[in-house]
Amino acid sequence: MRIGELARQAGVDVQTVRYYEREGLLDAPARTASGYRAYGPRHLERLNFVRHCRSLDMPLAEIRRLIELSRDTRVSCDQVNALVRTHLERVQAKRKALQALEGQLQALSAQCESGHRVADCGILEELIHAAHGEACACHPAQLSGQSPL
Amino acid sequence: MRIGELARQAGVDVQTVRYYEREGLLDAPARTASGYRAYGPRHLERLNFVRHCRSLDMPLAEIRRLIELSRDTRVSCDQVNALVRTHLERVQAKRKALQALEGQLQALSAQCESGHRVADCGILEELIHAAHGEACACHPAQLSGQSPL
DNA sequence: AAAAACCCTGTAGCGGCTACAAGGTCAAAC
DNA sequence: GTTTGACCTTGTAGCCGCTACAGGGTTTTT
Repeated sequence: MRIGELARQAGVDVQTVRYYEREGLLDAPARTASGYRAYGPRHLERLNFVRHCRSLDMPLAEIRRLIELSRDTRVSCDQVNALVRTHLERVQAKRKALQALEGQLQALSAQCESGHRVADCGILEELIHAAHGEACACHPAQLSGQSPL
Repeated sequence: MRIGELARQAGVDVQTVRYYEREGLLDAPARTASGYRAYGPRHLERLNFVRHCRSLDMPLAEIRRLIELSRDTRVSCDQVNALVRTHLERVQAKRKALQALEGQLQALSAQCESGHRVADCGILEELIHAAHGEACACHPAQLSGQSPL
């Protein structure tokens, strides 16, 4: 199987396959006489594995680590689980941050009344207030009323 | 005020200030005889405005647009609001995606029982099953099943 | 007068691709 | 046979929002 076929089967771009090879996530395949990459079914499996991990938003470095771990049968499953849980915590933290952001943007948008000119825009007013370090609807007084930065 | 003082007041890195100038978010300031940037209070206000928008995770291009809009007093506030709401929708979409991810990673982690060797690791099994296109705990039945989104 | 702290420009790196350029190879249509 | 077109190769650069260097010059402090 050549690179185009492999990429099609895994649903990725040909460039991405080469990129993964460079990054050590895919073993370098055999080459034909003319230098074309020749892949077998194991390569497709590996590529699907990588893509599955990517769909879980794991960084390539962690996927590489996972591949390493899975090669050494003496390794405890706990290490794999720790990696997954660490990643889960990252995702959770990011989700919570976005949730807070959502509230802030909603509060900001609520400042705006239709039909105004920007000179009277509640949003811009709010955003510019921040330039003076004041509390605002989107970043309401954190605890001691200090600047959000 | 020189660049270091400006950066300190806004709580950003000196490099970031220069970067914003290059990117057209901060006006180029006057220079001293020896070529040092000399900032006034307006620059600090602008920089705080940019940082505030960044704390709302707005891309620089949108902040630039916001600055443009705010300069033209004939512009309707609706344009500002539309920009904010579009950004809000992006944030919402991303948050929902992360929420789904969280569930998937939790399901995956639950596959793992402590003390196993990787050879018997539920997580790796799951991830590798994906390589055969099978349904798995973390990505349950895509076709007919309930989307976690 | 030396040392430390500051400033300047330019360049490169991060992650995870994506796109382009300039060429080589191979199959099928004419 | 040849010419198109689809495929393949390598190398390079771009995206975003910084951050970090390198290699110099200036100002302030000791």
